[in-house]
Amino acid sequence: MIILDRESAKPLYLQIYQHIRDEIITGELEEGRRLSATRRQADNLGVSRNTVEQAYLQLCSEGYLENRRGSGYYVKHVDMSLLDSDTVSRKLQAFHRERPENRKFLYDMKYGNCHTENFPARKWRRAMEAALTEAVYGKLGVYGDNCGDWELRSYLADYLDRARGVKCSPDQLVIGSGTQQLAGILCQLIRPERCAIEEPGYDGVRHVLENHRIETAPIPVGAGGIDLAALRREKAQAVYVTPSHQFPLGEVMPIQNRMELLQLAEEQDFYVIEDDYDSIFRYTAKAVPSLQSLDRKGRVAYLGSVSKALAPSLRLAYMVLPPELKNRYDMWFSEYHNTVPSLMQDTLRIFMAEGSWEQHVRKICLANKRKHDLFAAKLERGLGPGFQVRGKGAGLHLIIESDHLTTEEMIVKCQQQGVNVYSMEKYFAMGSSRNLIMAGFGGIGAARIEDAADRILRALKTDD
Amino acid sequence: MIILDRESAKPLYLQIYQHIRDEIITGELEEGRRLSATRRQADNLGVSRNTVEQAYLQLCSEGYLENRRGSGYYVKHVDMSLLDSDTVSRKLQAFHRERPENRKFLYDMKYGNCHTENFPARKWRRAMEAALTEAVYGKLGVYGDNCGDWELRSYLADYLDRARGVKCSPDQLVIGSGTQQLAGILCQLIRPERCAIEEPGYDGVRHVLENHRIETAPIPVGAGGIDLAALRREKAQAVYVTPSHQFPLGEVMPIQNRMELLQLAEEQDFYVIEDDYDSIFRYTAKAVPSLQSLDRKGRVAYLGSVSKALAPSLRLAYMVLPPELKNRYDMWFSEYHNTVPSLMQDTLRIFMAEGSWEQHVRKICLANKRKHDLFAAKLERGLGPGFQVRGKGAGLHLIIESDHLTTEEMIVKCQQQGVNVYSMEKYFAMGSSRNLIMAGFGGIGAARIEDAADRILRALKTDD
DNA sequence: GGGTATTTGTCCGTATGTATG
DNA sequence: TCATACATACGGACAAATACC
Repeated sequence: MIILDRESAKPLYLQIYQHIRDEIITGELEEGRRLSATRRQADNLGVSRNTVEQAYLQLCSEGYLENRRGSGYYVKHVDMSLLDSDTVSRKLQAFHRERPENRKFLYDMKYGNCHTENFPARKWRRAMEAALTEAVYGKLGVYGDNCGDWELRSYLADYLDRARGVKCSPDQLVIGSGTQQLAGILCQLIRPERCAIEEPGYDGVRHVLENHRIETAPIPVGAGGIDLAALRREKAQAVYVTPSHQFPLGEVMPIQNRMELLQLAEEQDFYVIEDDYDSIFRYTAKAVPSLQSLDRKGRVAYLGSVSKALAPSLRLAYMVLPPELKNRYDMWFSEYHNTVPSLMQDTLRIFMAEGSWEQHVRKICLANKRKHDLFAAKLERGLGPGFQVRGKGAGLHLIIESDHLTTEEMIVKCQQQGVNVYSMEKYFAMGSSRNLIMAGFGGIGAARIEDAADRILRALKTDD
Repeated sequence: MIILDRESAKPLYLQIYQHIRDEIITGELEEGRRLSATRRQADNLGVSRNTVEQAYLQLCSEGYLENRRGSGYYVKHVDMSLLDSDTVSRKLQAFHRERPENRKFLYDMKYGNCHTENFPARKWRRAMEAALTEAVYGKLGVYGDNCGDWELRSYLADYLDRARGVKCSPDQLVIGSGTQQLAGILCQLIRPERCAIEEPGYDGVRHVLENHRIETAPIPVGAGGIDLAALRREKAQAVYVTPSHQFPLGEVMPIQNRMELLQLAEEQDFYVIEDDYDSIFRYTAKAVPSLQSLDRKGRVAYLGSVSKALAPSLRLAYMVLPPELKNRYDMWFSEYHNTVPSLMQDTLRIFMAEGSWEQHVRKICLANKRKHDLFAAKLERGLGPGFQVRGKGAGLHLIIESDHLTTEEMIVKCQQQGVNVYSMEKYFAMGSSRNLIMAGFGGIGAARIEDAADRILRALKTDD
């Protein structure tokens, strides 16, 4: 931004000239870039067009700029090898930091990725265009409901009841842009000093808690989910759990444990945050009803999202608040603007209204079941006795445990075969000595699953 | 969700039958709704299709359902006037809370609204379609950069430099879904115990601070913006200001005060949060460079958004972090997912890349200047000596102060004329006895401004 | 693909203050 | 003291290039 000093003895056109010349020399204005039109520049600076023109013409005559009638003034190439003052190099360093480039692998098995072959592109596009059209005649210009579009919440409440047994009115639903954002709101609603979390567990939410300066109490996870005896001893004011498919180990919390957890929540007066992130992907048994559906005392806040079923980049999640927390939300968040673009909300609403949502959920569940079965079978058959495949039967990832290779060794070997698999270290708040790697198959196309599995087998079975 | 008890003596088909019948009676399943197909329902419940069919047929024979071959089972009309048990009424109450209806006015002059006549619908749509097409071939399925799309940040850095004098590399930029969300992140980065705010000031951010349990210290606003002497005494660890156009009073912080504020920030070692929410709408003088542009010590975090220029419902904002805070962001927020849908980011990127952004900014500024001039002139000429019009020359709202009518009286009178104007009470953390109303003209079409102004004049000038 | 509105550089004249002779 | 030349700044009219439909 050019700042003019009208008191200065230096003429205005010279001030403009020098400023632009400096920017060209330092490289801030790159070769080929078009300058602001004289009129616009003049408006911005509050001077006459001719004043700007004078500066531009001066730069032209000195070879910094090139003028194209009817088009604009463009920066010409300047050989900077001649001048090399401190200022130049310092400025260059400040302004031209390069774009960070991350290494590419043939297959990236990052958890959470989601292959676009399954995305209902045509239907979604149609719904989005309808939403845009309807938005232009109205709600584009207003801040919507702070809880999210009422109709969308209505559809969601309906769906959640049928699919997950979640009983709620649309009033209890809050739309948000991701589990982490909603978890942040929950931190501010519940205000616990200590929150129990699963160990290992979802690091995304752990960081949210820590950033809200809430002490986290990692509770080990057993075959039945979080260890309830340990939880009882912790006496935390909240607990974050993933009962339908424990992240990342994959255990399902049995009904007895669920009842016991709710009982404990009532006894010790804490809130349960139920993250149902993965629940639609169950490939063996039928779906387990949510914790929330068993809750009679209003101790459960339920979290869900469309990231896994549709696409993570849509950034649309929802939570069901028990009445007490909803009251606090209405009190403390009434002046908040909902963070989800109305276009996204409307698109999903239209998508759900025409029945495409449930259709898609069914379809993608099947697609992932096929991928899962293929992937699991290949790995189980192919890996020798020194390996264990964990977390089968649900979700979008598998875990490989080795009794002789370290995590680091496994990752490097897989990467050498072009497959990027991941350490599970970050899911352990207190660290772990187990040799685990995580392979998410959500982002791999159905046709490539076998190849990816083969490469992993090749990587892990080589002796060296 | 239907939960079956396989241990029970009650037959499975009866359990299903009763559950659905209850839902129909309570109204949870509305007339005309299609039930899940028997195959799907059977899969979900883990029973045979015949079991489900048995239940459905029973319901048909009792008149609850209607079966259409090749289509499905549909809920028939049920006369509920006959039955009226407690259960029914309780359930009805719980599930069918009515959609909240808010009263409509001819003109809603809520601050922040934004008329869609100014929205570049065609260009935006085109950019969005391009973004969707490009997304389907890739990044739809992945969680993007936690700071936001790199290219978009690059364009933004460029624009901010030219338009607002903000000097930053794309690395310092963080994309977020609204000023409040970004302010929340700043709370967690700066972690102040006390934060000074303007009095009156933007309540949205005040609530964010309070919800992060940060004590707020309201500092009065004078002709030159926030009162620096009072701020000095406060000894807060952060201050939130709107220097380019104080919200809501409209004062511009002069250059001396800006320097002094930065000086003070250095002396007392606090951070300045600069919210540049409105800066493009200056109708008289040329734009004032931002505080950030004067900052040499890395004490300023700069906030901006596209809500006012494009549309509030897009939910896209950005902040420029000084290096120290950016380091903390990289440390503490590395595992966060960005909350802005990549589709929105890509759309804006494409929109900016083709130059439409700056073109639009200029256009909308002119459009709003016309509206502002018309509105201000009408009010100034029409209102009698007992009224003052404040906040002219910039922004998207005007303030009317009365020396004989209370705020409440003014609002009611205007509403009677079909114009909804707003109290400014919520902007005063400590309350105010002044008689002020706020009229935002952003959401009113250019052709309607005069009528809206006339109605306000009629409302306020009637004697009764 | 061709007509049209807009954007853009270009050129013109004018006003003002200052230095010069 | 006055006339002149020059530098600086401003606004309007025109034509070429461009974007849009």
